[in-house]
Amino acid sequence: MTNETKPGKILIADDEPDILEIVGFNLKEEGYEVFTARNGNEAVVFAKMHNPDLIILDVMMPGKTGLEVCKTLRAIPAFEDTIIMFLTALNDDTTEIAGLETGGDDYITKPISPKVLVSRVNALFRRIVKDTDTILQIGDLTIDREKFIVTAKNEQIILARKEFELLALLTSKPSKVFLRNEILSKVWGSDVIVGDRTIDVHVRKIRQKLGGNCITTVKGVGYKFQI
Amino acid sequence: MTNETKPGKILIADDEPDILEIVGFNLKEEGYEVFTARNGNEAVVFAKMHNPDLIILDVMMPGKTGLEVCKTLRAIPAFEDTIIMFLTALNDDTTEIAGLETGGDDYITKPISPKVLVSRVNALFRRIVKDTDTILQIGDLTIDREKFIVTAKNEQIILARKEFELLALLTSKPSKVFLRNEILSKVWGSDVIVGDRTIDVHVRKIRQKLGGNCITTVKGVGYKFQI
DNA sequence: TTGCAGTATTAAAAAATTGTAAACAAGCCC
DNA sequence: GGGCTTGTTTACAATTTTTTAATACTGCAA
Repeated sequence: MTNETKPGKILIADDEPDILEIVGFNLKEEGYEVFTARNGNEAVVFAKMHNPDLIILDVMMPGKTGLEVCKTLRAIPAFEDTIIMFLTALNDDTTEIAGLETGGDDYITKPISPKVLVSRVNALFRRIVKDTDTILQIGDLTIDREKFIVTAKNEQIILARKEFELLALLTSKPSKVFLRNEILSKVWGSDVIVGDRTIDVHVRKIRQKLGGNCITTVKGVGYKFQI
Repeated sequence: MTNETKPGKILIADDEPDILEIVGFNLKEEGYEVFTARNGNEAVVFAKMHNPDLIILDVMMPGKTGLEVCKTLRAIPAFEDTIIMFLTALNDDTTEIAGLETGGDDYITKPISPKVLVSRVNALFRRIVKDTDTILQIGDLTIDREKFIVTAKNEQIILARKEFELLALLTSKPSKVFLRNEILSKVWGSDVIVGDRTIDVHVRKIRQKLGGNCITTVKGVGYKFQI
C-alpha cells in the first residue's frame, strides 16, 4: 500500500522525538499525511489550523496533557467527529477509562508495535472514510470532492474554493441543519474571525450557480441542503 | 447508569461461560441489551436473525473462529457497518493485525478489566448512536433535532426557533410538568430576562400550529406535553 | 358575588436575522 | 501594471421572530 495517498491527515502529538519519528514513518508508509506536535498546546493550535482527520495524543506531555487536549478539542464543534487516539506508557485502567470517556476512540499502551498501531488507525479510518466519499450524488447533482468539480444536469458548474467547501459541508449530511457556528468553524476554521454576512453571501452565490432552492435557510439556526 | 436502556443490542460469542457471564453482566449494567452465543456458528446464526449493533467475538472458538465469523459477516451487506470487537487470550501482534484487517473495530486481550471493556464499547457506540437520539417520536409527532423539522400526521409543521426549542423541551419528557422557571432557563438561558407572558405567547403559537390540546396548562406551576 | 391570581388572546412594537447590491482588498495570471 | 477572480465587508432593505403591553378570560376562595 506504499505510496498511495489516502485521504487522511493525521496529527501526532508526543514529546518524545523517537515516537514521533517511528510512528510518523509507519503512517506515512501507509499513505497518510502526517504532521507532528511536541506538546499539547502545539497540538491544539495545529488542529485548529489544519483540521486533521485523526489525532494521536500522548497522555503525558508538558504543558497540556493528552486528556486535556482531547477535552479542549471535543468542546469545539469542528472536532466533534475527529478521531482521537491516546498513546501512552501508562498502563493504567483508570486513565484508559478516563481517556475513552473524555471522547477518545482508542487507547494504546507503549511499547507499541508500529504495525499494530497502523492497523488500528486503519480500522478507525474505515469508519469515517465512508461519509467522506470523494464523489457525492444527490439528485441530479454530482460533487467530486477530490477534483473540486460540481455537475448539475450534466453541466459543469464552477465554484470558488470557499463556495465549494461550504457546499461540500452542507451536502455531507443532506437535510441536516448546520448551525452558523458549525459552518464557520468547519469551513473557515475555529480561529478565523469573519463577519456573519460572509456566510450569507457565499450561500447566495451557491444558490445563484446551482439554481434557487437547493439550500434552505432555517432562520435563527443555520442552513441545510435539500434536494 | 443502571436500568436505563440504551438503544444497543450486543452479541457476545465465547466458549467460556465465565466470560459470557462477566462481560454480559457488565454490559447489561450499562444498559445494553445483551445476547450470547457459545461458538462461531451460533454467532452467525444469531446475528442474521437479530441484527445486533455490536458483536464481541472470541478469537479461539470451536467450530468457527472469531476471525472466520468476522469475515463471513463482513461479506454480507447487512453487516458491513456492524461493530465487531475481538476478545482473546492471544496477545499476538499477527493475530491482532489480522483481526483488525478482517474488518474488526477493536481487539482486546484477556485478562480483561470489565470497566475498560465497557468504556471501549461505549466509545465505539458513540460513533453510531448519534443519529438515534436526535429524532424524537411521540404518537404521530416526529421531532428531528438535527433537521429542525417537526412532522405531525405526515405533514410538516414549520416552527420558529424558540417555538421549536420549547416544543423539544416539553416533548423530551412527555407528561412531565415543566415549571415556568425551568422553561425560562432551559429555552431562554439563565441570564436572559423576559416577561412571563412571553412563554404563554409561544405556547399559544405551538398550540395553534399543532392543533389545540397537545400542551396542557398546569395552573400556578407550568406546562406539560401530552398526546 | 366579588376579587384575585394566574393564564389566554390579541395587536402592535421592538429586536433579530437574513437577503441583496455594491464596494473594497488581496491575489493571480498574462 | 491591468484585468481577472475570489473573499470579505458594508450598509441598507426586507422579512421574520420575539417581546411587550393592554385587555379579556378563567377558576377558586373569601
